[in-house]
Amino acid sequence: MQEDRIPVIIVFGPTAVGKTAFLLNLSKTAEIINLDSLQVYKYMDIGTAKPDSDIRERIKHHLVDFLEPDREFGAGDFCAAADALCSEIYSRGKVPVISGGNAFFLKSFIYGMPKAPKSNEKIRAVILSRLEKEGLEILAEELEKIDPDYLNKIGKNDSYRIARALEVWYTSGRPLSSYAIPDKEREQYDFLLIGLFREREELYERINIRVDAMFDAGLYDEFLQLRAMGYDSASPGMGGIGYSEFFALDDNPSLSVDDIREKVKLNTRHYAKRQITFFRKLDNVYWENPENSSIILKKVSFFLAGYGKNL
RNA sequence: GCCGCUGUAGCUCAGUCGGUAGAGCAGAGGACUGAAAAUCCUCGUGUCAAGGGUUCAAUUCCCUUUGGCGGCA
Repeated sequence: MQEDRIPVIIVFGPTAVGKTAFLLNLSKTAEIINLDSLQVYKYMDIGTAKPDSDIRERIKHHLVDFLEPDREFGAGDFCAAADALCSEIYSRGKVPVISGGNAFFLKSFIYGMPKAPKSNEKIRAVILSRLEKEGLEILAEELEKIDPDYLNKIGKNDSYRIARALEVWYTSGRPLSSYAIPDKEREQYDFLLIGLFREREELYERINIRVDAMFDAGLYDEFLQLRAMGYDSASPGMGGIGYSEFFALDDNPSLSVDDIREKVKLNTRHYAKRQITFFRKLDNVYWENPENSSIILKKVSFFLAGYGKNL
């Protein structure tokens, strides 16, 4: 509550908890900065549960529906874009509201990115091709020599992180663990963290219902359309849940679209679980069931009163 | 009706040459330093269908009942 800090409201929670519906309670004073990693992509509307045009007309949304599905949009991209947007929105007298379910982006934004070099696509491509040719064990052994502490921390099977650690080594000549992880909230912001939750059983039920609705709304056609546009399994957007599963139809003809539907439900439930695990670690979170929107709004009002604003 | 197979963890099944059992999936918990809707780690007690018999001991062998599947009629 200092004048040189920007108040930022962050509404987060697992997929299908009801974030978008909650945002409808806010007025036009709020502007939403999307915190979902796949809603950034164009042409991917149904499977990402992208807020529809009605909602986006009522409240301004940023970082939604602007990127080609073959482009990457990582945590660093999100933080840079969100930083610019928060300043810009607040300077116009509006209130920035970050909303979505990407816990890694959220953590990165709150604490700031580590100083380690950003991902280098060329070097990563070399490492990934080595991974394919030489195998994970060889790369793990290599990392063992470079950064044994880190390898020990992540384990020898975590191909994703082993590749990243080697990438950092080859771009900077420093082991990844030599870069500190920020552990304090960034001071240019005054955060109000609102965590939305529901009972697990209810959340899973909502996920199942939502995936059914997505298929009924033509998710498979949307996928086919994206393919026809030339996007394949290597496109970052197509790695998302609700899209990647369809590729299995190619090499397993015995699978039906209904099988894919069940697989999407399962993967979505698993994802929600991982999100919840990550969210639980965050500090200073005001947890509330989205059904209790009036209580949440009171909390928001109290927070914004210090800045002479309201939603 | 007869014959054969079968009934083991929420699901699919393995197994015990008789000493009360274990995998995959589901589920739960966790990690997560610029690709994170990604990637990775940990967790398995259940009247072994029911009743009876043999035995020091039965989920395992035998009998009966019962559910399922297949075949013959």
